[in-house]
Amino acid sequence: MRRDVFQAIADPIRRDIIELLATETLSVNEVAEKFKISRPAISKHLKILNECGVIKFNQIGRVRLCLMQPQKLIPAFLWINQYNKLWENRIDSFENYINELQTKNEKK
Amino acid sequence: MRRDVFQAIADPIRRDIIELLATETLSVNEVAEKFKISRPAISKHLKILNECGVIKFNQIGRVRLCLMQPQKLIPAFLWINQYNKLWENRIDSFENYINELQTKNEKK
DNA sequence: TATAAGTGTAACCATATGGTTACGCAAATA
DNA sequence: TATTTGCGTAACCATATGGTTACACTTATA
Repeated sequence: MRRDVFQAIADPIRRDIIELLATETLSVNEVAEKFKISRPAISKHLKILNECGVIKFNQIGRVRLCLMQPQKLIPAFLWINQYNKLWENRIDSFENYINELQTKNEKK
Repeated sequence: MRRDVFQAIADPIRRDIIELLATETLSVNEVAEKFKISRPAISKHLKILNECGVIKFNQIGRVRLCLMQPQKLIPAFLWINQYNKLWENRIDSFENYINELQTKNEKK
C-alpha cells in the first residue's frame, strides 16, 4: 500500500482530520469525538496519516496526542503547483473570451 | 467511490499520466505506450481521471484523444495552499534554530 | 471486402480501504 | 485495590483498486 502525502489527503475524513490538527493538537479521542464514525475507524485513519508522515504521535500517559507535520504537505503542494501556469493560462483565455464577448456587445 | 481531484492524483500512474498530458494531447494508445502496464489498465486510469474531471476525451474516428483539464486541479491546490503558512512557519522556526546555533558557535 | 488498428469492456484475481463490534490492556482515579 | 478511561487491534464485512487476459466492436486501410 502506498504511504505518501497523496494517499494521506485522498480521503475526505483524513483531510478533515488534517484541518482539525492544523489549528490544535488533539488526543485520539478528541479527534474521534468530532466525527460520526466510530473511534476505531478514526484510529485507522490516524494510523494511515502517521504512516504517511503527515501526523506524529506524542504519548503522554494513556493519552496519545496527534501533532500535524505540515512540512509533509510540501511535496503535494509542489506537484500541483507546477501546473498553475497551465490553469492560469486557461483562466486567462477564458477571461479574454469573456472580454471579447463584452466588447462585441458594446459594439452592438 | 469518490470521484474528485484528490482521488485522481492519489495514484502515481495517474500523476504520471497528468504529467504527460500537461504538455501534449495524446491518444489512449500513445499514453499506454509510455507505461509498462497493459493498455486496459491505462484505460481504467484514464476512465477514473475522466470521471474526476481531470481529463476530457475527444473522439476522432477510432482515435480517442485525452485532453487535460488543468482548472480541475485548482481545488486541490487551494486546499493544500491553506497550510503553506503553517509549513513556512515551521521552516522559519527551523531556520531560526539553525541561525541561533550558528550565532552560539560564532560566540565561542 | 478482408484485414488491421484503436479502443472499450467483461471476467477474473489479489489486495486495499473503510467501516463495524468485541475485546484487551495499561494508566489514572476512586 | 477495584473501576474507569484512553486507546490499539483483531475479526469480520462490503466494496474499491489496480492489475491481467480474452474478446468484441468500430473505423481505417490494403
